Amino acid sequence: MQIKLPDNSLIELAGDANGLDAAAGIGPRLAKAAIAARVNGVLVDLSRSLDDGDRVDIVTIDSTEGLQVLRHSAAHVLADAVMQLYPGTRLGIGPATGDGFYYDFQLPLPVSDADLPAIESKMEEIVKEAASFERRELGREEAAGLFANQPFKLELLAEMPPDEAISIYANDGFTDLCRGPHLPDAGRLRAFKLLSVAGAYWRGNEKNPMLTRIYGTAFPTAKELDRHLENLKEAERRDHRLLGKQLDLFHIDDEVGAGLPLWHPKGALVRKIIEDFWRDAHLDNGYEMVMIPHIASAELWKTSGHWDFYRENMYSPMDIEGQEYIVKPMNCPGHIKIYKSRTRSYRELPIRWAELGTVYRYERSGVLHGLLRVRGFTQDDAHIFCRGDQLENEILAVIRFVLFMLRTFGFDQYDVFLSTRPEKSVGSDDNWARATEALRTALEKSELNFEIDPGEGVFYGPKIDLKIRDALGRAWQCTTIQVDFNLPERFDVTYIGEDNREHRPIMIHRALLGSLERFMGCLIEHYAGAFPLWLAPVQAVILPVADRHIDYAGQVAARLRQEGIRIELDYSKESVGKKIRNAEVDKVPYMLVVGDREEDAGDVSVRSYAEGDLGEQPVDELVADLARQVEEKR
RNA sequence: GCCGGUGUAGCUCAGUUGGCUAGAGCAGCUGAUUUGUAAUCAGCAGGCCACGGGUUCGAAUCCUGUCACCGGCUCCA
Repeated sequence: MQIKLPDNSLIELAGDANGLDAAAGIGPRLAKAAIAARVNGVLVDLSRSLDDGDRVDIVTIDSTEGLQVLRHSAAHVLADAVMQLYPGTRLGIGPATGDGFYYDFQLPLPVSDADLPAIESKMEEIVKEAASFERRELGREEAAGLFANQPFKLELLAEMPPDEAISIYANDGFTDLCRGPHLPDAGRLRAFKLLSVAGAYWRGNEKNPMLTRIYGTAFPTAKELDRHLENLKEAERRDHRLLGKQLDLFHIDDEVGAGLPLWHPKGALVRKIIEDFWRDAHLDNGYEMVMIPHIASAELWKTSGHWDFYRENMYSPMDIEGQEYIVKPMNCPGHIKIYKSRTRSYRELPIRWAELGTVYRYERSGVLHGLLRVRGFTQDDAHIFCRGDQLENEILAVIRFVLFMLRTFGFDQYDVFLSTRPEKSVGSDDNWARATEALRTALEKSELNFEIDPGEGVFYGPKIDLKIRDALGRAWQCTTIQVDFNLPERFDVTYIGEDNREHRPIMIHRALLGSLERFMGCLIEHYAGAFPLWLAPVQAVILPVADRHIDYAGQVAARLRQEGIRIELDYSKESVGKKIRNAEVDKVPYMLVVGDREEDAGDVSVRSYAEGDLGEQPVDELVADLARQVEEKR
């Protein structure tokens, strides 16, 4: 028989040939690296027999798909080991993930990280046996019989479409309901490691039982595994919670409360720089600033719908002379009230109102996470009121604006999502459809790659989200752009049109950075704490070699301060080496050493955090250089 | 909120099967040293062992409740 390869060439194979034979037919090295095959577009085992005319693509272990197969097989071996060590375990599911795999179990007793080495050893034993993964297709009844003691598997079985073939994979006496494909045998699993154990609801639903999830990862070689583990360690060092402490930027205090960060002088200074830039950029982009109070009468939240649709995230009302007031979880109703303070003409639109608005939301204790998930935070919020014919342009302008902002802070990688109508929501189907379409069109025109996030919209409208990844690769939603037909209706927001009649404006909610807290958390990790010059709280530290240089150091400091450079003078009685070390640890962009030589020449010796010793330089030259870098936001 | 883990000095961590006055390094303070590109030396001070309740002759250590934190899940900017 003949099969067709991806380059459209044909090769001749024996009549009973399988994927491995095909790989061998192409070349012995490919046969060695092969672990699965894609036959007519479907990923299958190498052992699957081929038919005449099949299009065959050999999947190797180092490809993305190959890694998935490898890790999925690792999950099976993990399940095998756990079943042997903890008889009576019930199996959930065990897929490959982006950088590893996991398997969910209902165990007869609690398992912790401390048990992972034992499970790993058992896995090693299984791998040593190198038993092959045997696929078998079987009938529904037989499968149900086989998994009679596995209620979760039965549940999955019952929900499989009637026309779908049911397959199981057996390896080393362990059998799992599985679509496959798998490695030819478990011996191919050469480098794996179990990483952590965590709870996970069965099928991701908190009404279901909590299973124990064991996470691990696997790579083709030990070297690649080691590199991955090294990367994880490096990521831990970039953790903003660690750096926030080390660099004295912020802390979260038990007695103040969970999820309520306190900004120290240096953190507050970085934040101030970001905020100044943000305000200037907004004024440049046609926004005006507004400000609203932090609490508002419960009536406002009833009108807005938050009282009904957002209550679980709002703090309890407080009683003020018999009236209920609520700490704001969002800024929109306040901005709407400013809009409604007088009659608006169509000529005024679009109105763009921005505010660094602090909001408070109740977050369940388990979700709090450093600065990335807190209970009180400042959104870089704005609301745009516009006519229908202006909507698309406004959204496009916001997208352009946000890309400019993120790029300025060094972010050029983010995931873009279009989130559609959630279950709990308000507004007509028609409005939701129009709003969703407007966002989609704008995304397409901006040529951004995006994914649909079904049901993830806010209760009043669909949204575009941009997510930034933290040091550990976890995605955090920062930017959000939301179209809202609903709040203008609830508040009866209007403008007078050309026709002298009342019309309903459309509202766009948008936050570019998301919240200052989350954004700064991401920023700290992005720069690993070493802020670029324009953002660094201390831009340069002056290090006199000996006490007799303090006067000159003071003159240099005064000169730099005059130019707006943020300077510290280290006149501690330490050695130069120690002063440099301290500045390095604080990740100060520039260290300026001044001794006899510099004093005589009117110079400074420049050492940069990024590049090390740069040699002597006249002070004026340095000032010009620093000023240019700050100007260019580097 | 749920599952598992953790909580000792400002920070990073020791602290044996429950048993002397709970230790170290860094940071801090004092003194000496005046230093040339990642740690000069010495001394001093610093602890309600997260918090509450219990077991015990005796608890940092064992049990229990609360709080916080860490990894996930669910939820979100």
